Amino acid sequence: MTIGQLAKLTNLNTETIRYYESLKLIPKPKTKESGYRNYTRDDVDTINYIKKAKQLGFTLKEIKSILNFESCEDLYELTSAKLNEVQQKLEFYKELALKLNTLIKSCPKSGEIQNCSIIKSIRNNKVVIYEKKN
Amino acid sequence: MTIGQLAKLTNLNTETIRYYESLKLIPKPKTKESGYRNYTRDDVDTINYIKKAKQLGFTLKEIKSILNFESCEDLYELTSAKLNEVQQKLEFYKELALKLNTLIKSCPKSGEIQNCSIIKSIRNNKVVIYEKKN
DNA sequence: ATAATATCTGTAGTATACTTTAGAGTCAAG
DNA sequence: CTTGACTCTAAAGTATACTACAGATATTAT
Repeated sequence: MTIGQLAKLTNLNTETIRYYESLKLIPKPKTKESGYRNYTRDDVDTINYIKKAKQLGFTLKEIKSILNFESCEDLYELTSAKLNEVQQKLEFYKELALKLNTLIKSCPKSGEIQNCSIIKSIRNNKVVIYEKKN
Repeated sequence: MTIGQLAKLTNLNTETIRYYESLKLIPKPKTKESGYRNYTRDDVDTINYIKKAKQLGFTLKEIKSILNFESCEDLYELTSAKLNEVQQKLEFYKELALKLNTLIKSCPKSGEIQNCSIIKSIRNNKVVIYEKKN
């Protein structure tokens, strides 16, 4: 199968496939005399594997390392670390959503920007700088 | 005040301050004959304002646009859009955490990687590709 | 046979928010 | 006055995951 056909099957584009090859995420396929890459069903599998791992939040670099893992523990560690990372982001965005929500609720939604409570909130917090006292 | 002093007060480094200037987030300050930038307390305020907005999840580009907003509505819209964005991320990371948690719980934590339930999970999902039937 | 489409390699561009580097000029302290 | 620290500009590098482009060759369709 050509790179174009593989691209269609996997919903990637050809450049992405060559990019993955350059990262050694997928093996260099055999080529015809012309230099055209010749893929097999296995390559479809590999790419879908990569896509699934990406959906789990793993970076390409991490996915590459997964391919070289030998023990279950390695993968367990990586997955736990990833969960940790995700939980931290969750916390961060939770707080952010709360803050933004508070700002939105206080906003009069009309009028000049100087009177906007959102602006004031940003500005007021800014003024609480100890050095200002000098 | 020199750029170095401003940097210390704001906990940025000088390059970042010049970078913000290049983005027109902060005004070009007056310079001495030498070309050295000469900052005032107002610049401290502006930078802290930017930092606060960043903490609220706004990008530098958005912060720049905030500086040009004239009506409260504009800011209300932007803030609402940001909240939406944040809520989508929250949803995404919530689901991700669930998935990762499930994987982690099912993992035997030792043994060969081929038997790892995490690998199997990624691989099994991958096999559910209709084209494989041909 | 010819035109259109696909593929090849290698390099550069995109987005974001900086950081680093190079090479040169300036300022403060001793 | 000299040394070290600071600042200047402009360009390039970092990280991530691609996407786009240029110029050349190959394949497919008519």
